[in-house]
Amino acid sequence: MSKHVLPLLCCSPQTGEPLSAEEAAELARVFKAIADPVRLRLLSLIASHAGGEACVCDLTGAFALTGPTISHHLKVLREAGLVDSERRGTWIYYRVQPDLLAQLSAALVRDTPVKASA
Amino acid sequence: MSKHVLPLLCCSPQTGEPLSAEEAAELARVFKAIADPVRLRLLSLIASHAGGEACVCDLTGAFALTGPTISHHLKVLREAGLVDSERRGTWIYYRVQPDLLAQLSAALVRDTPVKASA
DNA sequence: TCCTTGTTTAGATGTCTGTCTAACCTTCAG
DNA sequence: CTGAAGGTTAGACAGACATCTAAACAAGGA
Repeated sequence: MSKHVLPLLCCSPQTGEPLSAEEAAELARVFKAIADPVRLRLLSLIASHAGGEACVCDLTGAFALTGPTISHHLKVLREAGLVDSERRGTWIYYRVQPDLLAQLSAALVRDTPVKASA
Repeated sequence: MSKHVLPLLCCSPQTGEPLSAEEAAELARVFKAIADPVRLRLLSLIASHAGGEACVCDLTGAFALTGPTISHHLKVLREAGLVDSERRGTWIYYRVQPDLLAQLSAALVRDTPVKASA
């Protein structure tokens, strides 16, 4: 529904199908969780550990931030589905969810259907 | 520098190398620009148009938002390097920068070096 | 030249978010 | 059971952000 009723030809015709408002909202929710320097480093740190998991105690030591702040960021990542946590004895271990990251990664390149068809 | 001096073995050893604080800050800057439903749809709309470019006039019509608000979001995308704009006569055309999107996409999967080596 | 249309800039405002301190829950060792 | 250490929750506060209205700037047509 373009506002242009006159034959101004201001815009090129659409070819692919853009994100719906719902898809965009869902994607934005997860990207928001990623779009923070601390959380990016947390993800990276967790993924860099052997077995793809790390305990909070070591993560906390990597930042000049208080424990509660790290805990808050981990919660954001957890609620976005980007990490999973499991308590084993005294310590709680965090693990990344590669599937969701792969989905996000794919969404970014799917966003540009400007293949070499030009 | 873990806080653990005792041989508690709380944490698995690191294998890969995590993001530096600078890399994380730079990545977060761009992800922040993406992490908004309106901007995601803008990117998608621009990319979906033939030739990979679209003018503001048509983008504005796709949202229940005022012109200045759309302009603000486009500016954020532009300053993040995600889109490029060019004026041709009356209208200004926006084009996505696939290279940066591809970089982001790669960063997300590079983040998880948990290959099938386990 | 003046007017109309497209687009951006400036300023204001309400909401969201990152960080802290203090308090609480969980697990293990005596 | 009691104490200590790991980790989370609750509440407060400063800074950032999305949105709007009003005004300004740019390009084209009468």
